[in-house]
Amino acid sequence: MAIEQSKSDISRTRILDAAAKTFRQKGYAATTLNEIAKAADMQAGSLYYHFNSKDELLEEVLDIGINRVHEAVEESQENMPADAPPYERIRAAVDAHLTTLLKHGDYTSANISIFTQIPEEIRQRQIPKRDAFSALWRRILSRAQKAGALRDDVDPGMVRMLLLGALNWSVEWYKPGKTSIHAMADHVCLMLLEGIGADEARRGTAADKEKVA
Amino acid sequence: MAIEQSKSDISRTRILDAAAKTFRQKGYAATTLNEIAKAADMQAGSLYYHFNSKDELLEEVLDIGINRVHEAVEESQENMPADAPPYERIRAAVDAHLTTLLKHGDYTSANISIFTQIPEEIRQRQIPKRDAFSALWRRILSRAQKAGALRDDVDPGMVRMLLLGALNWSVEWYKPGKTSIHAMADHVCLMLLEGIGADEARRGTAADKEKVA
DNA sequence: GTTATTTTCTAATGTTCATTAGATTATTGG
DNA sequence: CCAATAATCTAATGAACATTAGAAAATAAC
Repeated sequence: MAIEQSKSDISRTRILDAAAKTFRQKGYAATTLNEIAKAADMQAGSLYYHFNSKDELLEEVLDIGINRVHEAVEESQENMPADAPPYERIRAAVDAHLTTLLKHGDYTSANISIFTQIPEEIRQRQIPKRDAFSALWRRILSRAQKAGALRDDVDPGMVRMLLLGALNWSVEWYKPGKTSIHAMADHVCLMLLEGIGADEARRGTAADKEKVA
Repeated sequence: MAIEQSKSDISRTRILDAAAKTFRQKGYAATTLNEIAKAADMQAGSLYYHFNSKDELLEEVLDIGINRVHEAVEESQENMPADAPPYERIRAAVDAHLTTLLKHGDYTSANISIFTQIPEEIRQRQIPKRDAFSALWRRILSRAQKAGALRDDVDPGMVRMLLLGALNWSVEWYKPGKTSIHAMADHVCLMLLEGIGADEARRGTAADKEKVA
């Protein structure tokens, strides 16, 4: 047994995959254990050999989802040379976040899209995990700011929320094929750092501001 | 009867408000007619005098949600002088979008957050309405581009999806009090048009690019 | 104020679903 | 091969819920 993996482990994973996929598509309440079981080639009752309740299954899916994206973004920073330019660090983080979300994404997507609709008790337990992930992003942006790479007239907290919003929302519209995830990450960073305004527009804006002042 | 408003109309509105609020919080499947009825000071059975089914109620909530934000953004453009600078047009649109979402937002928020989890048939009927709204934003950005206000190395479609993502996601985190919605709209536009990178960072980035090339 | 109409309530009905208990089948260790 | 354990299945239970039908209450018309 080179790879320690009992039959139970295999079934468990199959169930979790099926659950993540179904929760993501239909939401928590609308997903029946029958659907999950069918997608995992089982009968509904058999799920209880592996999980004590629908809620426990949900919670494990959510945990996997947040952990994966957290770990991916964290590793993207650890794998970076200490003297990497701030721009590259941010780009690596955006890339890792998007890749986790869009490529192997049922768990993370499920976490994002059904979060507001799960039982209160479970949601409460998820909040600290989300906060920890949020803090990771805060550190990444704060480091860039200390390195002098960010303007000082933008609110870092709002930047973070808006950026994570733009990234997380991609699960609602991204379809593979057209644009690669890496290209998308590049694009996001370009927009984020340099803006989408033409140079003339920037001057125009500045002029407007003076006019008002 | 200056304001034509029968008792029926009043109840109907009360039910719709309650439904929007509850759908938004709990999701579609997890919301029971009992909850909606209680929030509207009624018994569950009484809802059927006004609506034929839970689905019909849902669909009306969704319609109101998309219509409100669509109309708000549309009016923001119509109320603008023909020679208004592109930056101001975009800012007005962002402001209108955010205000609708966050201020009187149960309907629009419900539409956004439960969309993926509603019955297939209803979702199909919502899609064209979403497309129409998306097209409105496409026109706004395309107009700015024709006016030479946008860089030509960004993909307008992706800009739109990322911007709408950042805006829509705000329903998940925005709490009134701290920052005003108008200030937030300004901030979004600043970031969007000018970017968050410091000037040195921009130069640094450009240098990196040359180094690679 | 009495009647007709509108609106709401009460009390079923039937369905769907999570969960359970016990039977059945597969897998593993000797 | 044979037991012992693990994994899955089958069928039943009970609760929650959308929906309905008919009674009751409120409102409007005259």
